[in-house]
Amino acid sequence: MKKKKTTILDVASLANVSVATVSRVVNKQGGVKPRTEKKILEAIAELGYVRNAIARSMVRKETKTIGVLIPDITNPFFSRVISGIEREAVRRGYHTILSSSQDSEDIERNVLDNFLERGIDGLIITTSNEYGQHLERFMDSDIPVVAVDRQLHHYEVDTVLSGNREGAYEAIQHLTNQGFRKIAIIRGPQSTTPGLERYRGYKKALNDHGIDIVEEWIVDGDFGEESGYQAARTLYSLEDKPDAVFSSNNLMSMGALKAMNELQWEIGKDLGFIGFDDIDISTFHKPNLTMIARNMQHLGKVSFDYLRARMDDENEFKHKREYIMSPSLIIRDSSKRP
Amino acid sequence: MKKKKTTILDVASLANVSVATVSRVVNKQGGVKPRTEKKILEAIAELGYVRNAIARSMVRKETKTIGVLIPDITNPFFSRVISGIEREAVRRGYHTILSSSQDSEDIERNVLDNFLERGIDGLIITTSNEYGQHLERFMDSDIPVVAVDRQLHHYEVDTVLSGNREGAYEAIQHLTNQGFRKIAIIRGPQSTTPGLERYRGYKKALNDHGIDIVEEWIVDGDFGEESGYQAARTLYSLEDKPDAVFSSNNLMSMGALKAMNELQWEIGKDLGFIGFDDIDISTFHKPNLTMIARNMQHLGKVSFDYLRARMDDENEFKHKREYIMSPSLIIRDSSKRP
DNA sequence: ACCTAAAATGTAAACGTTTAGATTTTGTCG
DNA sequence: CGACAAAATCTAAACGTTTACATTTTAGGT
Repeated sequence: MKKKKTTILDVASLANVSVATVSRVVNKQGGVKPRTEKKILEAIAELGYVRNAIARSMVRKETKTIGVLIPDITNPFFSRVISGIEREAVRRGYHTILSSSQDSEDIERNVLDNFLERGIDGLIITTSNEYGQHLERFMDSDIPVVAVDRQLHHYEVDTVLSGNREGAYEAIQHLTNQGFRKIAIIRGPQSTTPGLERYRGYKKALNDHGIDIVEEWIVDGDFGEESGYQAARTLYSLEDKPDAVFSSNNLMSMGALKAMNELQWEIGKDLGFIGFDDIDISTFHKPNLTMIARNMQHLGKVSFDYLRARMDDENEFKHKREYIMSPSLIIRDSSKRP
Repeated sequence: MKKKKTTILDVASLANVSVATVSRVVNKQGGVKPRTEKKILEAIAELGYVRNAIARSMVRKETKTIGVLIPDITNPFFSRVISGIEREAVRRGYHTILSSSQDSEDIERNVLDNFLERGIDGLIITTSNEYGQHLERFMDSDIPVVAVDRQLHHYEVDTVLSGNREGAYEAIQHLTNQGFRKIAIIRGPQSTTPGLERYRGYKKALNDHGIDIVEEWIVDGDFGEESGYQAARTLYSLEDKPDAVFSSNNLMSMGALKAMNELQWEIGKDLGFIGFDDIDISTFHKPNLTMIARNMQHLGKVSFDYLRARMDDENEFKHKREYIMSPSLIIRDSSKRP
């Protein structure tokens, strides 16, 4: 026995007023006599009226909803960023529609088309392809966009990044200070900002310290765990093994550590290690792992703040803005010289 | 220079047909001549028309959106469940609105009110309080609900759970088989199904094996990391220390392990250990950790499937359904008798 | 009591679809 | 060629708000 939804009309007629007046009290716009307001509030309570946000969006042309599109919720980095976004969003009366792209451009395009239909008020995205043109349709729509942790080279959008180069630089510098000279890097995809910039930081640090770059010690991964695992094995198989490894992200660190573990390639004894982004393991691993950490929740919060600035007033900033959050090197034991 | 959104009307007039016909081709309902269809498709392409889902929802009275409300996205358990939900949802043409309650009843109520306004088609929830009546308003709405990992004792809703008691039982049994006799438990909140049932499994296993329950070895946590940490310290401070510890969830395991680490209370030497829900650490910790694992993605998928059954046809199942997924004990080294 | 400005309330159009039911077009068959 | 059923298309109402503008009520001043 489905109960009919009660509408603003029902409330109006029960309270003996017009829908306009009801609307005014529901939206707390003031300018209605206390006595009538009371009548209306009572009617609302009696009927259990709840305003229909769909109809409201229809005329208001805003949904108070933002879309969030990231590659994978399961990655602790993203789940924390999302958490930061979501927390800030509800605080501001927005809701968050979430989709993951599994790093597929096709899925990305689909999701975005869908977001478009739904009329989200803004988008926060970590794209799978920074150079892709597949966001065209969405970008045509004038809906504000913030790119987080990745850039969108073909479009002018606000961007929230971390100090990737700087973080990596600091890590490598720290390793050299400890006396490591044969430092390998497990790189992320060079088509992504974090992948590329972290590598640049690595190169620059080595250069600045007069250490030659050895091709063999540069191996590529895709930011996934398995690729970190393979990369570590590759490095181990080398005639001339590195004496330290820098891993470009959390998942690859996990994989690499797993491999090292299996190979009995011992950090602290045979090997120094630093990874970008802290992982749960770092304080359990023997020895503890030196890591580059960043406040991911905050990254999410800032992303939303940037987006909100655009949603509230699209003319507030003429040019794209860029926020860069500095990471910090947390020195533990894995970067100590044996 | 904001471009005016093009509507179905624009398309209709450009293609020289009525809106009804356009609607039919947009929705692929058939019954329109190939020639007209072509005209319409061309008009759509030319104008860059995208259908307005808000208006559509308005008349269809469905949003193709489900709400997901969990305590904390950051917990790997939930992020995996969500991932499972979301994956299945998009596959079925649904979108997912996500909110976290931070285990607060007030936030839960607020979010739910909001969900109600927005007219979600269904809800998947892990409530903060299984006995709470704070869902009243939502429950009155006839929107299908699935409870996941927790029950909703005051309402008749479909529920997706894990074999909590069974999993704990198996774990404790395994410990006893290994010769442990002084087995402690770090309990979760007894007001929650996982907290309570895992404890019940613990008790039953001890009983069945003729081992007395020792009050001292039962300590309470709140499923948070800090509480696991404190619990382990409490156990360590005991005159008569346990020789094995069972931790009721992932975060508490993390905390407990941290404490044990600090206290140099060594698993594998002084102590056996098993935790409910696998954590990243388990294969890195020395010794490797025996854990009760479950397929969280699948838990999410099933939740969505249950929900969909109700959304598609609310009369398909008269009574509430309950799904219980068996976990599996992954035996590693932390449960070996020294 | 009357006038007037301000305050309160009301009226009705608009938002962009979907969909019954009405109407027109098409094609087949005698 | 006309009749008729089937196929294609159209018309218009409905969905539940918000809001500009119109109208009525209120209250203060004379």
